[in-house]
Amino acid sequence: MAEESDALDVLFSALANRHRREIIHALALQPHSISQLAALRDLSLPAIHKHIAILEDAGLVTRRKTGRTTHLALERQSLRALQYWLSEFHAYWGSGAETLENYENYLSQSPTTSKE
Amino acid sequence: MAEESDALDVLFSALANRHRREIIHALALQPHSISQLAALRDLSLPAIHKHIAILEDAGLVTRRKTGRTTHLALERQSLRALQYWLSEFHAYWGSGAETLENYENYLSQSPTTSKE
DNA sequence: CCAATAGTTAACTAGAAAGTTAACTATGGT
DNA sequence: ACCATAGTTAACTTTCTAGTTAACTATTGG
Repeated sequence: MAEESDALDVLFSALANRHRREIIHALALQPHSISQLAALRDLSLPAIHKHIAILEDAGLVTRRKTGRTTHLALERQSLRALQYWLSEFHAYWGSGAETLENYENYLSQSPTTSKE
Repeated sequence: MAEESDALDVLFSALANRHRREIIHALALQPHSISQLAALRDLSLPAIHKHIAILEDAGLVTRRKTGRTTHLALERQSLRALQYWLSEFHAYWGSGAETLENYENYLSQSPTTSKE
């Protein structure tokens, strides 16, 4: 439970960066090597290397070394965790039940505001 | 495009924190005041206040002050941006076309054991 | 073997994030 | 008017993040 929460921390922070999202987009089309990814954006190789480590840590990317080049691929399953988290809110998306308008309307009906 | 990317940065990093996700969960059920949210977790009021500012900044939460209490509600639309981002990958989720296995097969390499 | 390529590691910097305590403002009830 | 409640702001600490350059290891090919 706390671990799951931790995993989401790691997953969300991995995605909270433009470079990393772009890497993910590139990998969604086809695996790339680290140098190929570095060539696509204006970052040093060590910087890319760190981003990839973060993506790998979040389970978003898999690496496999073949000779001297490392091939990276998107780990699609990891995005399912995100989808799953998001799906918890689907039930509310259409309802509007939890808007401030409705809530204040509800509050004005009861004489005393309850705490906790 | 850069702005959209920025918005995603802000959105993802807002979600990359257990406390903030819990706040969001609480607000999905019903609006809460800041003190109510603080009571639910082991954090000082200023800490909660900062989290809420971050959630608000990301467009995830709306606040409305009524007298001396502030009511917060989930802004469901903001989660749609996340859903939208995620949906870009849906096409790949079943395919496996971009896995390392297929790629290396294409490169005529022999597969090795994959990591956890 | 030697040189080029691919990636890794180390050491460092600047700035953001997450929390704290203490002090402050604003509102509501009696 | 007074005091408790609700929230805000300030100042500060600690830790994490994202990048840099420089130096290193490992692999390929002539």
